[in-house]
Amino acid sequence: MPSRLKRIARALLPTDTIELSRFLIGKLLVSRLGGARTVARIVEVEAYLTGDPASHAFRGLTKRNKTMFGSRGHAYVYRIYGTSWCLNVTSAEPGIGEAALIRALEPVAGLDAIRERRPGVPDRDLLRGPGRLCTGLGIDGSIDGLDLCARDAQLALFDDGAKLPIGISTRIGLTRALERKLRYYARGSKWLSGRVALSP
DNA sequence: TCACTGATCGTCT
DNA sequence: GACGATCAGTGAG
Repeated sequence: MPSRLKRIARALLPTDTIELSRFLIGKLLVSRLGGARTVARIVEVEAYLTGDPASHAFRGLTKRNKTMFGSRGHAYVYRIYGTSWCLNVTSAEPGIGEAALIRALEPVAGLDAIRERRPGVPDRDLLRGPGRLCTGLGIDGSIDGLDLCARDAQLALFDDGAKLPIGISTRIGLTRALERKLRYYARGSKWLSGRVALSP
């Protein structure tokens, strides 16, 4: 059980996207979407930067990615492959399209509600993968642009003081910029997505 | 645990 | 008209 949860103010979020990605490892995501309260710890994040061919913002501002160009600490949610939702935390200064993709979470509280959203799924797979964690926490495109630092937010970032060892690797599922090591994960966690060999 | 495949649809070219 | 920052299912090792 987490000790004392402190809401994370926007001023505490690093403006630099790589720093933000590392900062987010070990932090808590609290969802009240759909009525149930669920809490999960961030254990895997990927950074998407300016000038990065793999980023949605690479070709400039569009209707889909406009949230990425807003101020940091907001939820950028998009649909991928027509089937799954993905959650990002926006980063950098307004006008700059950068974000941190949340790839995996460790369930902390509200397990029943999460299992209810993903019936028949083993606990280890409940929040392992960007699409799966959105389903598990009730996240969909309707919350795109939500302020994760707002007092009354249905989805918000919290800190319980936990410090986890951080590993670095290449990103997952891309066809461009395959070589860049912009994936950050909680070393030793059993809740990570991707192949085991990618998270030594 | 890994490799491969089909599903599926909004967004951008 | 093509293509994904993915997932679930299947089959082999």
